[in-house]
Amino acid sequence: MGHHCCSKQKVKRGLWSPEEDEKLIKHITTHGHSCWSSVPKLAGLQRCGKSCRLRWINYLRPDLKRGCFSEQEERIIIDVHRILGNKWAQIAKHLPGRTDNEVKNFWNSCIKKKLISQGFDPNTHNLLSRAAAAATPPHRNNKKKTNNNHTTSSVFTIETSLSPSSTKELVSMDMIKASLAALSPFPHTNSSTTVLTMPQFQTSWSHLYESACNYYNHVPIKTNIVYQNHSTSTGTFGIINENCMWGVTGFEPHHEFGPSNNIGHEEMQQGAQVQLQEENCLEEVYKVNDLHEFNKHGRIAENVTFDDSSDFDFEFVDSELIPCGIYTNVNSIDQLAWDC
DNA sequence: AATGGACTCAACCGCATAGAG
DNA sequence: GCTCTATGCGGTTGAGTCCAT
Repeated sequence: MGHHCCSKQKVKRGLWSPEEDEKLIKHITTHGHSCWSSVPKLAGLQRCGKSCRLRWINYLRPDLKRGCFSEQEERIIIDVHRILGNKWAQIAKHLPGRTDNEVKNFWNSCIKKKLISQGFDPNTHNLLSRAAAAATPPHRNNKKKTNNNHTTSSVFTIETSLSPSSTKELVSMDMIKASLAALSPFPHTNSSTTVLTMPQFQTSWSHLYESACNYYNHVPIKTNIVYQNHSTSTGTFGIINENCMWGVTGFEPHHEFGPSNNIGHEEMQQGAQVQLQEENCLEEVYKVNDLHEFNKHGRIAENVTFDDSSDFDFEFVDSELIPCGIYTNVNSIDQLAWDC
């Protein structure tokens, strides 16, 4: 079955020969491609215009960058994909010299599997259940190339990020501080790191989250919990500031949290896009770095590490955090140069 | 060395959309 | 407003290659 443009005439299909490439390059460099449907005839090719266009765009274009994707390119793909989904052409616009086809293939053959092996759902970028993550075999190339930093244990470093910038916010911050203070003492392993079991994580999270939610409708607060496992990537759990997200989109705000008030993935993406475009919103990503310092100076700055090799409850995270309007990311989304 | 499964990536397919008539 | 055509895009396919057994 061919497309409309191919069905009328006998056209060659399959791989392009060097001779065909040469004809196409010669034609386009001298005459351009104002009308792709006329290119085959003018170039003397037994191909359909669509095939010529694809061959030129994906392979013959002189400005194409060849070779492996860099780590930076990989990170850009992941970051933009988190926001746009499978919009390969849009993603490719962020990568000069790369085509949508190339990005798509790279995603499907490498990134997707890498994310799954790290416990992320490549479609939503949220955490997979442990069963789903375990069901995915490691990527062949990863097996071969990586100096396996991943262990079966999940040690998560949690960093809560908050910082008040107004009296009103300080009030709510006090409430959050109080909740955090109530969690102590944490079982410390050293001065800057706290190791928590999964139940402790659940307890501490619910306290913090409850406080944040209680004041969420009144104060623009964004809470980040940064986690880091044994791999090199760092991710974020965060409560999206709906005052910011929904206030400019016209969507109905979701002021109540919980599984019954899920924010749809698409809405989340649109909201996240708007959020990225709003400088003010970005400034509302507050940083609190030390739980202990928080108690002393009203700022938090402690890494809370969850050393729970056998019990890290992905399903808890998935079921309790994600549906409540929490997003996750692998690297700093704020670094994304947004130019849409 | 042979073989079969896994993987890559160029190319195709089909749908959506824009624009011309 | 309708139809037709060209173009763009995302999903899928399959030939070639790699690698473990």
